[in-house]
Amino acid sequence: MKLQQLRYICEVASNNLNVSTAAQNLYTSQPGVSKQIRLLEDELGVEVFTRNGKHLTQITPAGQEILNIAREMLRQAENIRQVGEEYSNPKSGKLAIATTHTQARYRLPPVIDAFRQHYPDVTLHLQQGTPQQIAQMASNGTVDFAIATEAMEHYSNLILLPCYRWNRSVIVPKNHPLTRLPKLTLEAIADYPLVTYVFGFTGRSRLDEAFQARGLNPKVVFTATDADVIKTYVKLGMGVGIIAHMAYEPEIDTDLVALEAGHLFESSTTKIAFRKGMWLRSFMFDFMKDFAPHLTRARVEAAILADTPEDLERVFLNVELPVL
Amino acid sequence: MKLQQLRYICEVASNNLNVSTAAQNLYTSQPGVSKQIRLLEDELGVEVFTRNGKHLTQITPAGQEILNIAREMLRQAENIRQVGEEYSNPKSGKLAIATTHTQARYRLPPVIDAFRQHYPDVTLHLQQGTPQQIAQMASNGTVDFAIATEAMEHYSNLILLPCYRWNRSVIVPKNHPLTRLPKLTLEAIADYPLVTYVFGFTGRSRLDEAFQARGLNPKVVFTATDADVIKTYVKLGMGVGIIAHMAYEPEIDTDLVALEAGHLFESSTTKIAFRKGMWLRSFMFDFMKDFAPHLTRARVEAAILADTPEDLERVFLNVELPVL
DNA sequence: CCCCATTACGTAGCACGTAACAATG
DNA sequence: CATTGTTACGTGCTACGTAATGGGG
Repeated sequence: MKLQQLRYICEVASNNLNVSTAAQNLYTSQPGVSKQIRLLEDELGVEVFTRNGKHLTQITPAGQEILNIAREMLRQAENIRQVGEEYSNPKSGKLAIATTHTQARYRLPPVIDAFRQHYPDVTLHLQQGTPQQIAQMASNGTVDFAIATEAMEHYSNLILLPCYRWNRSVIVPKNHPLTRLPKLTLEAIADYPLVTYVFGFTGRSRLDEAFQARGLNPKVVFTATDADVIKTYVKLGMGVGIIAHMAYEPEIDTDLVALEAGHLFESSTTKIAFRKGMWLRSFMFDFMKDFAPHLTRARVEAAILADTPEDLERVFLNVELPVL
Repeated sequence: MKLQQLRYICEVASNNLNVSTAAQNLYTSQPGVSKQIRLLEDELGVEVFTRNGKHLTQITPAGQEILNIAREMLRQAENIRQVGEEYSNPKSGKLAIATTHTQARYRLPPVIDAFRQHYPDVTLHLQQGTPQQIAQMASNGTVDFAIATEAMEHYSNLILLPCYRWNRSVIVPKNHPLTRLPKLTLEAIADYPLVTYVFGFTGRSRLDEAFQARGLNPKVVFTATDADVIKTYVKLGMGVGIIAHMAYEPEIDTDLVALEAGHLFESSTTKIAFRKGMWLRSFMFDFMKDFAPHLTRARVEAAILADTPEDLERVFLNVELPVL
């Protein structure tokens, strides 16, 4: 059994059992892959794939179990490489982060700026996507970190760490009637057409819950995945915007007014996530600390060791999450 | 990076950094091992071992981390081989069990007999040792299963499953004064010199606890690790024996009388243990079921998935453990 | 008829063994 | 001086690439 053979079967499995494309992705020849798979199967005494004539048609039950273990082994091989990098080249490497527009645009810039000061030789890769895609990418190892507010709980192989809490602001053009209210209410907002996030993005569900709890059914006339677009349409007078507070920039959004709405909605918590069993470079610990100062190396390591939600909670017991 | 290289560094690490003996254990040449280790270190960019001139003197911090991961990978490689065996040769294989004399001599024979009927082609290896040694062997992979009553809780990488509860009998020669008592008491026993297990064996601590709780301090004149020896010395009139109930055999021990002592001592629970992450052959599941019928495959798998003691308890919630 | 996996075969690289060498205690 | 790790070197295996073959859809 060789690591390469394991890599081959994994690649074939993740390419719809197409040996040719797998070989291409592995930068090697197709017959070579074919043969090594055969050799592995001979050594183990079981077929990993069932063949129909000359085609691989499916994964055998034994093959499925083997693939699961093999994937785990390859991840650990990667961990060993990371250890080597860490000790030979502590200040350089690669950091891939998947996140949503809101984080990438409003929260991450200063963090990444600070991080790059410390680690100029770490190449950064920022991927954007839906919360589901983001969690998926962290889960399957496409990226090191996922940063999002939603959807990450559903991936059991991710470790989730709370970073900060935040709430919404209502944004309206200057001189909008809402600006003249002594105190903003959900009822008042619901009188106007709304412009806000698409469902599944940036805590949108919290928003719906709040209105529903009061029996309100506001008219949402436009949704987008990011606040930039929402602000643009609010400026056009399409309606009242509800966006994450941090997405309002007073110096830039001079033609808009932000009305604090933290008392109207349940606050949301943004989390950072990474794959269980992943070996973390020290610059990764430092990135987390830059992003959320309470995420010290000690706390993160404690959270990794925690295997129940209660243990995890205990780690962050006396931590006051920043509120934005 | 090759699996062999990982095997090499692991073997060197577990042979006091002696490359020559490691090479012998690996059935290969010493220079080959040396070279492959060098190649691995070159590839990773870190030294796994520090060298003092021509001797390996210690493991570097990076090396320690690499070794931990490498050992895990080798275990998984073994798991893959097991999957192969399972599907190609479901009825044959190897089962290594470590246990104490009490289990091996009195409890296991019928179980193993039944097991061999089902699996004549599974070679069985029974190792005896102290509870500590037994747990250690399961923990480091020398054996598949450990069966014992003590000491296994201290190994965090073992999964422990309760098998049955048992208690003690007091054994005395025929016509001993204790046989004439209407009801056996600790006080009555404490009047005589005792012959029983060595501390750390077969629930000896429970025994001491019981006497201590009543302020008694009986004179233990002889201890042994197994009941056969204890019985022999009781027959010689050296004192009153206290052994596991199951170790008294009426047909054989005709010159001894066993007095039920379940009301005097807290009962003990015998457990079976195996390494976390170990891939279990189906005959292993069957062995457990033969040994303790409530250990069905479903329950064992549930117990494996449980990662808190509470989860584990939940698995065996409505299970009535057999009492021997 | 195209696509794709397997078989056949040649080659280059590399793992491994033997032998010589060096360093340590 | 004995033990042990490294360097040097030769060889045989094998992984891999190219080319040819054969099955399926």
